[in-house]
Amino acid sequence: MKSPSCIRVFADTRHIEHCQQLLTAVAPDLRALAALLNLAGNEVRLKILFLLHEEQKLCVCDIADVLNMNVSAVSQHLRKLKDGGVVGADKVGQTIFYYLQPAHLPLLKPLFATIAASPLTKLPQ
Amino acid sequence: MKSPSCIRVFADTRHIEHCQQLLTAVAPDLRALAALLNLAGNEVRLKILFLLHEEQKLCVCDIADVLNMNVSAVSQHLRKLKDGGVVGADKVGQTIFYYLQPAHLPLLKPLFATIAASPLTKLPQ
DNA sequence: GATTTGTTTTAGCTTTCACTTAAATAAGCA
DNA sequence: TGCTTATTTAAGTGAAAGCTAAAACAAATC
Repeated sequence: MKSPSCIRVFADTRHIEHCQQLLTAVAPDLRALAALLNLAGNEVRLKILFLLHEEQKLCVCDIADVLNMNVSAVSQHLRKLKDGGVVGADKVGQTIFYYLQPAHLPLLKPLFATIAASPLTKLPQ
Repeated sequence: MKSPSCIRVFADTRHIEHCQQLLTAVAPDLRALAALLNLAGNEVRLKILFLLHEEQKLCVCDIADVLNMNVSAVSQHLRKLKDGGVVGADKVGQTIFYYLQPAHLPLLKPLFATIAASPLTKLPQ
């Protein structure tokens, strides 16, 4: 009845099991959160999300220009973000505008809040 | 005077440059945030952070037991978290207890807030 | 001082990531 | 219809991630 890998003196089986239950209770939520953070945890993608947050909507071409990056590379990042449900896409003619999916704003906003610049607070006076 | 990679009709050089300035202003912050999210954006590490958040402090062995993982694998994750400044370590005898670095709590708390279970709200009634 | 215990480190391996280049769609426009 | 433009997709590549297994450390204990 003791823990499988650790036989230290103070191993507290009850404690371990308590933690395991805690974790299994929220496992799906944790998994989803990790997936989202994994998307945001890339400098390029975080920049994209930040830009969309500031500018409401942008096309691949705009973003590539701003980031000074290959259009194809940006497109591949956007696909990941879209697959993850973080951004949505609006096609207007041949141009596709991307925007932040409102559902994820409650999670993203506090992240960007930690960043110094809000567009209104940092404009040249 | 037009953008380097994109020559579409509606390319707005001013807009592009505005975005670039916006981005360079917060680039260091974004980089730091991305690094942190990258650490948290791994299911195992997010579980570790969540556990530390709930339990205050745990040793490698505890975590390995809870996650049912190799001690070495957990140790390597903890090193990343420590290198990133997200967790701290307290050595007591031969046991090393890890804890969340308070400096990062303001950022982590809102993340965990999105997760259903606070230990107090989900205990069996 | 030798052994056990908790932990880290190293090396090797497999998988995933992010980018580049080139080709493929698809929607205007001549 | 053919050409341009905005974008995606596919294939290939180098680098990084994450795990396992084995070795190395360091603090007790015998």
